[in-house]
Amino acid sequence: MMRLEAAFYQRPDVVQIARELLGKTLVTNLSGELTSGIICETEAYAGVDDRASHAFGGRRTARTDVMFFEGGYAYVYLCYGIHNLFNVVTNYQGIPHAVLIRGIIPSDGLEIIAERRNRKLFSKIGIGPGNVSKSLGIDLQLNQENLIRSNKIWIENSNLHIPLKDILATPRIGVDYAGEDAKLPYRFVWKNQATIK
DNA sequence: CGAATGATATACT
DNA sequence: GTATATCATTCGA
Repeated sequence: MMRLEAAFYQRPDVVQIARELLGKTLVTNLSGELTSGIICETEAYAGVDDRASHAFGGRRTARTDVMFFEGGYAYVYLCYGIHNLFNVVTNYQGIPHAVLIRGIIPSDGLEIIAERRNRKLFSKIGIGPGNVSKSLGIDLQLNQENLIRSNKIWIENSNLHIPLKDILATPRIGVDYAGEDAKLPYRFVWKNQATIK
């Protein structure tokens, strides 16, 4: 395995990192069940300057604390009381940047994933941030895990090289409350997939 | 289209 | 301490 190391996460440009995460493999190993998926959709959240970010204006609470850590930590939180959303903390300590993983293509542990989803339709399985977490078994237990050292969750490099022309940049989803910042092209989609609209 | 569903932030007593 | 509004969503009608 080629796990991504600290130097990948601890860089200043969260938007660039979001783009580079496309094609990487997100892996979880929970209760002896190994599952993984290739990341095909991400969104960048640019910390204090971004109205859509939980850390906008430097707001630091028990929940957002992990975003202020150095890059390489997992930020998991519950949204709408139902869905666990998984983010990767980036940048240096004190700068609360993060990348939301919005879509994966299931890779390893397909039976386990199907069981977790309790659903047959495979084509839609890793699309949407709530589905990503459900497929890989991510929940609040994994909040603040260190992706560089953890034996439960990490991200692996792949030999995939995605050409720029296969990457679509669009505004982010579900952040209408963020005003002008909702229009920023901080969402990245790997177009190779038939599953993406 | 709208209900489901609970942690969290914020504003109170 | 308690109350209430607010969500980086999904699924099924």
